[in-house]
Amino acid sequence: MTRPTMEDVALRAGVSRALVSLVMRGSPKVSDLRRTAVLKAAEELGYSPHAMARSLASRTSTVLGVMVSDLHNAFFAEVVDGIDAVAREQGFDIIINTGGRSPTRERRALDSLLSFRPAGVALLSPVVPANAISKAAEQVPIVLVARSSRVSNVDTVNDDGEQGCGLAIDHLVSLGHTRIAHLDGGEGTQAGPRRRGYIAAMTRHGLTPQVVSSEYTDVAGARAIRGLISSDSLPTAILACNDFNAVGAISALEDAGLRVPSDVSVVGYDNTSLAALRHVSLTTIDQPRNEFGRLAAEALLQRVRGERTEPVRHLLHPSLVVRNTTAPPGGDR
Amino acid sequence: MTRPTMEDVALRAGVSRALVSLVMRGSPKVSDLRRTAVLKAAEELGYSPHAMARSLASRTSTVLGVMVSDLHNAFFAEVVDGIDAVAREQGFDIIINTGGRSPTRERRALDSLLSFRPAGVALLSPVVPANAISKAAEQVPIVLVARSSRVSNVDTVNDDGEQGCGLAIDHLVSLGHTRIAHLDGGEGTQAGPRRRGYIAAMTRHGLTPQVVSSEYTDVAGARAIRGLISSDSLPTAILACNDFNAVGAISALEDAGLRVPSDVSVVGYDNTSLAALRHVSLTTIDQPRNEFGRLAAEALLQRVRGERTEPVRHLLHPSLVVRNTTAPPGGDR
DNA sequence: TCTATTGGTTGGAGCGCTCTAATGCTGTAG
DNA sequence: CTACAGCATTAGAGCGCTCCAACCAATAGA
Repeated sequence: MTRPTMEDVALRAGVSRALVSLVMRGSPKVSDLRRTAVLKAAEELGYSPHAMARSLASRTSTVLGVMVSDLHNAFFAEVVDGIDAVAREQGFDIIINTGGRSPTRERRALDSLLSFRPAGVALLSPVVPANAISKAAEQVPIVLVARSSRVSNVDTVNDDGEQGCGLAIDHLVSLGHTRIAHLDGGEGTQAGPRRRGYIAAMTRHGLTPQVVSSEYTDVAGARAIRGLISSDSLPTAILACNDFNAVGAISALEDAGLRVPSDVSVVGYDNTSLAALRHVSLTTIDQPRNEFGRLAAEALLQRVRGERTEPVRHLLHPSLVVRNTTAPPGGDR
Repeated sequence: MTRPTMEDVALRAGVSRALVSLVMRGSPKVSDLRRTAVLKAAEELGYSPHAMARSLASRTSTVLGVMVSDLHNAFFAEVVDGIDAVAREQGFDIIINTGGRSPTRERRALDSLLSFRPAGVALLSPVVPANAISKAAEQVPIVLVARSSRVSNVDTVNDDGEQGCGLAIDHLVSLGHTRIAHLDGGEGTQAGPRRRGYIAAMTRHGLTPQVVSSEYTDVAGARAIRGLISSDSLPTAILACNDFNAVGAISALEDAGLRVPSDVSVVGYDNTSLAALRHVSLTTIDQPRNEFGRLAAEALLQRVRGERTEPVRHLLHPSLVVRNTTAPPGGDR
């Protein structure tokens, strides 16, 4: 179970270890004769370079660390895809690791990532305190995705939640809705901007905002709707804080004998794969997740190459995806 | 951006590098006096050990590699949780990396993982060819999750898909169904055992199996149902190959004016978070995913500690989760 | 008093690689 | 025939750490 080293390959190919090193790194200054001999020997021995030894000796790393706060959320999967694509294009590998939305575990996950001395680290919607992030940023380039931060030495990539909610309200208003409630995401990431965007858009249209306290889960969405129904303050349209919440809301509406969208329209946020299911077919706000990842990786690699030291803050434009949960109010009933 | 080394800490604490090493590894044979001095110096310098150098020097690793074939699938998130929990208990870290269900990318992902010389590697539902796995297994302990294999030197953890489908059929039969179709997963992982389990259970009950070709997606599930309806061979109950397929099936049934479960009962497989949504509330077969992860990690660590060299093959028992998509046939209509 | 013993501490080799500077070699010009 | 490029190749140091054997008190036993 002990793997062959560069020395073994060198011996077998009848050359020096340094030459093998050159071949492995694809250097042009090696004769074809030797190159083929080395590659042949490596192949025969099943040799592959030892990334750690390489990184130790070269004092550089070709690894980007990615800390995913919650692996259960498919949102991050697409962000990771974006990071992965860019990283691979530029010869970097990624290692992922997860924090399970617990500050303690995230802390440990981050430390573990840092102990590999990666070239850069992307934190996807982390819950660790800002000062921990800032401290890490002194040692390695850091980019924050789906979490804004005023930390001066990190880059950030976010969607413009205010704008997204604006799009949703514009859509509902254009359908003729005037009574539109927002199921609020509470303390959740990005809940603030979304709430602000909702209020701003309602005000802009001369309508009265109605913010209902809720959370990022389907259970919470259902509970909020039941609250509205029992207090007899159900509007004709709902802007949920995310897709899960929206699905919970729809389910509670249907349980109450109301129909979506003819009686009540519902808009989600995030355009998760759930929303796209025909059975659900939820009108929602799409975030360019893959683009998040790509930009995050680019930001990191720019710093790695020393092209930039000033922090960059990307604010991406979300877009409206109209499906079957929105219609004019008091529809075909 | 250059981080302090053990040498720096030693210098500052007025001791040797070796002593710092002992302190960092928590050795008992260090006087309290020196220990506190070292820890203080390390703290002041913001020192943390270099995992790669450590692993290189000690020729051991405290890292388990995990290759997730598809990050978009929440199934794996729970498996990873299980692995992570066990690994952490035993002082190991995990690094994840993804193959996107493409053999080429998985190959590269595996290589990248191996280049870190991890203590062991877990492959979650990989699509790489068996010989690549077997070759990797010569270098490092490997465990396969949700993919069976006859490769002699790897451990495997699977659910008993035959048994799971048996549970589903037993449930439907006990409700009074006699015409039950199976929407088949085609080439998908575990589709074979599920199909076999379905056929065996039907036969056992003296019923005629009806296998309908389909795939692991909601679109495919819907298509299969439309086919059944147009050929006028719709049964009273459906056992889908997985939850996505089941949701597609339900949606097509509803589109056709049929009601679930009063007209047709539907059972899924996997108990994804989707199935648990109240809006969906799908009767399905649950796999002990977290347990998959725990057992996979245990298997790896046993090999790491040299406690076992014989391969182990875990076959876990799935269980039936009854929700609201199954009822007696010809119900309350 | 001298030798063991013990517990704390240290120097140095070496893990598998990269990188710099030096080496040998061929070919061309003076 | 010497000089000097220019190129392919190599020796050797060193990356940050662990581990072993050696070391050095200080105490115990004879």
